[in-house]
Amino acid sequence: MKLSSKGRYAVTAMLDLAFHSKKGPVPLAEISERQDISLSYLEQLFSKLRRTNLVASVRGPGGGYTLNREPENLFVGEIIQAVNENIDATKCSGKSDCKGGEKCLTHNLWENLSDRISDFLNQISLQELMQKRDVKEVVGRQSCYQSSVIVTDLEKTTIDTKLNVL
Amino acid sequence: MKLSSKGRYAVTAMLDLAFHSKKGPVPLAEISERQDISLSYLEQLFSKLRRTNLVASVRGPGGGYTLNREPENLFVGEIIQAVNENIDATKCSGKSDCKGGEKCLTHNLWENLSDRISDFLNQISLQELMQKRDVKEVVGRQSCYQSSVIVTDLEKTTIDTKLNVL
DNA sequence: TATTTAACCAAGTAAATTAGTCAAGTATTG
DNA sequence: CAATACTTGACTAATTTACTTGGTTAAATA
Repeated sequence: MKLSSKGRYAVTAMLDLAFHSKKGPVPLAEISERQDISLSYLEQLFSKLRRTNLVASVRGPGGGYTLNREPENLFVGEIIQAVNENIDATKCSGKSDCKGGEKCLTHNLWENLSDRISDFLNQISLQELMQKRDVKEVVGRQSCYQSSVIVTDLEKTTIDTKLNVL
Repeated sequence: MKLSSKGRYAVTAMLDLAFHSKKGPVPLAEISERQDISLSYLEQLFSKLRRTNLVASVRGPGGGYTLNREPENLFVGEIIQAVNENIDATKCSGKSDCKGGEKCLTHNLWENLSDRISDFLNQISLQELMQKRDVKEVVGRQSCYQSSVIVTDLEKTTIDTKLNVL
């Protein structure tokens, strides 16, 4: 999982699409103007988004792009992954020329982390972003806020505090 | 928050350091060899890690780097942020030449997301990574799995486990 | 004190990625 | 058929990444 301004462009464009595609396809030219992203760069990004079936396209006059899924089922992680080439997670990816030991250990640890980030981003839907709540206040789907059952007040405070952060 | 192989190098090196710095400073040459990262690149990364006080250095023979904090209080987000230049989050950062409206809306939505990712990464400690558990089994705090109010003992155990992990 | 070790520092560089342009297509509508 | 608008590919400048080279400085040890 890679996170750069490229992914930001993609998510931004998809958000714009989510806001405007209810009344039919949205041409890239509109997104380009509204979000100030060059048309041809958008073309490249949407080419990838289409290949991964996140959007559908309609050609000809009146055409454009639409989301291929409901915003609540379309996740940020998917968008970011779609536009980024796979980053070689381990350098020795799978191969046995890693001489084992130390190196592969940390490689695995990174993969572990990478998976977690990926999982995290795949829990954030476009829908959720569209609601634009203050994250610090609204914990959202990632919360286990009310999962504690019988805890002491002290413990409860600690848990709440921790959860507030996320 | 940017996430690239540069951050991976930094986290990898810090993990290596965490594993080896208990008996005194670790020279970069060792990390370089173990993790197969060029020495001079490590120097650049550690220069930044030192400036942000994540590591401390000892010069001269027998010298090297040590973690400047306990692994349980040193978080992945800090490491990644330390080695990356700040990415311009909104392009119109703060300025009022954004013409308001649509563009700034999605800009804000991205910032929102960016903050969440940042918060997430700042909850994952080196300590935790060192324990190298299988993430796919342990969903961690990000799950709402059992947010029901009345849970069985078995479920409670699960919750505890999950909380322990993150 | 001389030598070794290893951090610290700066400049430069090849490769990759980013962000964008340009110029052709092709499909659809009217 | 003509206009519209998506699609594709090749090409490019700017930036970033990962690394190299060639030092200087501080500390330990012989």
